[in-house]
Amino acid sequence: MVKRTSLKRAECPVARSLDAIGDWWSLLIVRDAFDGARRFGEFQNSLGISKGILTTRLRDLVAQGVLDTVPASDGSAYQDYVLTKKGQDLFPIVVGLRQWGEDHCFEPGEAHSVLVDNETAERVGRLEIRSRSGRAVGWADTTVRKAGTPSPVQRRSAPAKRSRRSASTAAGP
Amino acid sequence: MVKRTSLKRAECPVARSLDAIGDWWSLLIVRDAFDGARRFGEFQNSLGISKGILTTRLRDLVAQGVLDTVPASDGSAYQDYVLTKKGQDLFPIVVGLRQWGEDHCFEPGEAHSVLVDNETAERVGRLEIRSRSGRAVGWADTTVRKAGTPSPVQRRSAPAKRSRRSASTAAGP
DNA sequence: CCGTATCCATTCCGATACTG
DNA sequence: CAGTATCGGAATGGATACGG
Repeated sequence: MVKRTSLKRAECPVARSLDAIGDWWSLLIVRDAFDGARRFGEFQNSLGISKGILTTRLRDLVAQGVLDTVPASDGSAYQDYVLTKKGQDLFPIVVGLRQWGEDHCFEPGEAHSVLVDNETAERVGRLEIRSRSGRAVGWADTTVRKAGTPSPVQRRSAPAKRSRRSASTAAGP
Repeated sequence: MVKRTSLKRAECPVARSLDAIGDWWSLLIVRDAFDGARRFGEFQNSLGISKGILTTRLRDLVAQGVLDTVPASDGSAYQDYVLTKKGQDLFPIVVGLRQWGEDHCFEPGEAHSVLVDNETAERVGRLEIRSRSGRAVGWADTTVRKAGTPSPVQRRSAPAKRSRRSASTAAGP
């Protein structure tokens, strides 16, 4: 039994978080959920993930309490996957990953997509972490896109491709 | 070849970040680096990871530019692994994971360790994300522990300690 | 003490076919 | 469209033995 050591009972909160959402796909699914995705097919399409994996990932996320399933939305007999409060609280992490990626994982001038959170994009233009004293200790400068912006991908050189539906009222209270 | 799809060339910064540091161990290693770990054995000990895996993870992280190797430190003929600027910029993400874990992955009153960043602990007592307008949009309340605190684990309900002292021996350039 | 190398079980993931 | 079932290849990770 060489089973991968579980971190579920780790005393370190970082380890527990990683145990919950630290796998290859979970945060990408959450990202897409922030982007307004709700349907199985939306996730599958956006991620290029196989159905089987997506099914288990979705189920895990629901079991973790990050996502919840709601009966309908467009009347079809299926389910929508929406972020719970717990899932929405991942927002800072997703933003952090985005900003770190922007800062350190792209060549200067290389094209990349921009922030896709529908709910927050319109009120947040720049994110930073401050200490109690008011001094910034974290990052700064975030590029954000407002919900419903036609081009989902902002290019500096290449053409865009990913299509998107209108944002409207995505996941959220 | 059914190789797992690489996200290295993804246009989404979140995906690229995950590709770089989104695996099972990387962020845990980075966390320990923030905690002051520098030596191979320190990481291995803290993580309970096998040597082989640790070797490759360390090498990957160095290749990614997250860690760097420096010749000595205590005179031994080995190497120390230290965070680069790129690695240090992961701090907000590690803190975010920590806070999310504290908020959502522990039972009320359950014991957990506290923040372990040596360099920042003394100046940061509470982290939050604010929008440009000044309104907080992210989390709040972080418990921090300064370097050298004997007990690494602290009750969640315990009062947050805001002590300060010199950084001393930690990993400080 | 620091790593490398090998073996092997487990898990992950993509492809595909199938049901409703 | 939304999932389930299955297969096979690849990567992961633990244990251990080995060399610097």
